[in-house]
Amino acid sequence: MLADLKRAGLKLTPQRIAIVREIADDLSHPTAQALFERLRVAFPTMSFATVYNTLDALAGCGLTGSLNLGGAVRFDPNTEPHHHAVCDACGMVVDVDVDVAIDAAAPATLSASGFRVLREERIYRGLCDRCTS
Amino acid sequence: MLADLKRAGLKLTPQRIAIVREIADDLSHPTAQALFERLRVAFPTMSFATVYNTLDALAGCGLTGSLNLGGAVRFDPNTEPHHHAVCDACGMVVDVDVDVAIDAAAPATLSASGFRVLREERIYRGLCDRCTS
DNA sequence: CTCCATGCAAAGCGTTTGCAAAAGG
DNA sequence: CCTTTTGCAAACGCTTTGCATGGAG
Repeated sequence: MLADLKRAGLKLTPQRIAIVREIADDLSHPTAQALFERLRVAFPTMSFATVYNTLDALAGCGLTGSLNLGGAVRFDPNTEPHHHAVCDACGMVVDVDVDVAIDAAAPATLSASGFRVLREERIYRGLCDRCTS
Repeated sequence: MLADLKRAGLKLTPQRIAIVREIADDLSHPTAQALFERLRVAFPTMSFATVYNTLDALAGCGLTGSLNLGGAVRFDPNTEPHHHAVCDACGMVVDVDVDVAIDAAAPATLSASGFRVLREERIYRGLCDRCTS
């Protein structure tokens, strides 16, 4: 992922390296705020703007995605096509692999109207395992 | 819709009546800002807070829904289950009726994880008829 | 007459911007 | 070196809040 950054012509600053390492294996879909607080430990002088700046750069290279569920934007290191499930109770967000048996073409009525669907975003809302009880 | 408001124990103020009339037949999914500007013509003294207040009250009674696509929240008078299509170019939002032939159960992997899906929200992103050319 | 609702303004939250100083390639 | 990136702080857009006044029931 760092190599990709370099390939895209972006400079490998210590801050960027730290941010990339922080989100690379993070499945919790953190907000910029959350990342900032974690990074603040190792980089006490790091700016909020740098976090946003870097996340935008990563997204611009297609190395991360972002997720808007209301409230703060969340960042997602998973660049494979996938959907999300959000727990109404605890707010937890989990990735949902695209299931070929379930995913289908766009609704006929929409295609008929001349709308060209390029992406489809699904949010499953409900209660997660732990909050169901 | 005004009767429903009354039934819910909310007072029928001139502002609320005006807001209800304004959104009742509006398929454009307006933001609070947009509504405020339209209402300002007839109610020059109307407050922003009143618009939010009323929209929250309506949503609380299940008389309207809201839609978060990034940027300002949009309000939706359509309370039937439906999805949305958003044009990447012009930002237009249209309702998409739920197509029984396309809609399906939640992914098996999600159900298997113990997540109980209560609602499903889909956003079709792409280009509308007019922006396709 | 009693609350609820309004209007106003200020605060809140998440995000973006402008600019001088610092540092990567 | 030259250009990008950083850090800071201020500005921004959207939404919520507190409080005194005003109007519905």
